[in-house]
Amino acid sequence: MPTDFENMVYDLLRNVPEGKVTTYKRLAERMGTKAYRAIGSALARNPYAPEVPCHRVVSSNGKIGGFMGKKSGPTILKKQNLLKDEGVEVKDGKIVGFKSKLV
DNA sequence: GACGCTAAAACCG
DNA sequence: CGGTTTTAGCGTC
Repeated sequence: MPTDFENMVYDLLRNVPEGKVTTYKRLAERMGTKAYRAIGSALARNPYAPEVPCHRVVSSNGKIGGFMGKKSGPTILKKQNLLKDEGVEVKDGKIVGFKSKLV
């Protein structure tokens, strides 16, 4: 159920170049709001699976966000591999060189 | 109405 | 100094 709020988040995500990552707070501040918590919820529902790289969104400390770090499902692991292929290495659920890739 | 999700600050040893 | 934990608020279903 994409809402206006979610639509904004997805649009900003598509603006993130491959090989780079962003944070929930960054997206919130960028869209003019500070609901980074709601963004986490919105990305968790990500209806635009491949078009919206929710895997490029991580927490503010470079650690993987709620989309794939704790459960480590098989689908999630695949996304991590995809990130590495783009140039974003994820080790132990953390982004390697995160601040260097932060947009 | 309830739930989930993140960020920030403060505290301790 | 570092690491960890708790609190608070936002939006969605």
